[in-house]
Amino acid sequence: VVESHGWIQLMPFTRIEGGGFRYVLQLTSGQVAELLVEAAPGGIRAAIEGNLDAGEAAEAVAAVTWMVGLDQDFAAFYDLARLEPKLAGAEARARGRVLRSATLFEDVVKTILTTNTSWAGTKRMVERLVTLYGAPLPADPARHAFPTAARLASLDEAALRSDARLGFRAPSVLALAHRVASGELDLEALKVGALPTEDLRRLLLGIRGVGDYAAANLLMLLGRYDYVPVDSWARMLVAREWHGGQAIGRAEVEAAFAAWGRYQGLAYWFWDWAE
DNA sequence: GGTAGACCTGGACGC
DNA sequence: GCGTCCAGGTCTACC
Repeated sequence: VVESHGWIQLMPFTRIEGGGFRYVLQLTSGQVAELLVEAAPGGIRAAIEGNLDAGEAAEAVAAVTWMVGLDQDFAAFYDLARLEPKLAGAEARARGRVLRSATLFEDVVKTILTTNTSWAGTKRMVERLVTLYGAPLPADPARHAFPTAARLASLDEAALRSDARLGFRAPSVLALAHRVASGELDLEALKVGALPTEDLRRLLLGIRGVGDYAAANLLMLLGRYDYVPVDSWARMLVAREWHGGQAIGRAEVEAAFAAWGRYQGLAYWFWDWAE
């Protein structure tokens, strides 16, 4: 799960050698504490450093449950995956879960910061946001939580451009922060999973800076796998796998996994690529 | 409904 | 050292 995608490389995540991660978590009370999640026999062990009351502790448990997808069931996907040699190892390796940030707000911002830039650029932009605007960890003030929507909403576009160097993504991040901070958009409510996938997708596409790729990526994080996040990486993988390396477009990527129906995203994500 | 162009930034590359 | 290209896309104007 930790290595399921690049999120582990983005602040405020820190990879733990041997399997696991540290994460600077800001609770709704405002308290900042460090979360430690690591592999343990038969599952995982999670711990948090700090003096938490019962409500805060419950929030931390809910955060861990969400971040590593403990409540997800992939039995139906595994039934199909057993029939496909390229996904034969999915069940044995417990593939399916993808690492999430503590809040959907954080994941939407991070997804916007992956658009039209290199991965190094995404890491740099996230690092600046966290370092400049995230609440410090009391035990180690050099480390910070991801900034809240309210904190980002208090900034202006010029700061996000010149200091965080988000470039043309600055107005998108700022608009999102305003919508979430004002209560107009309750992203965290979307985790519950009550909305039909198409409605969820339309809602995500209504966020400035979120297009087809970003929406599909966020749907994956929300446990909806009906769409493949088609980006240049996906086009490269599918081109090599089925088109002799010749340049292809979105349609070819979508066609490659269309037969997987509501599990297209998972089939794509955990496919055993030839290269 | 489909498609060029513009868009911040910064690293890679060619000269 | 400098110019150009483009990277894990999106939005807008235009047809």
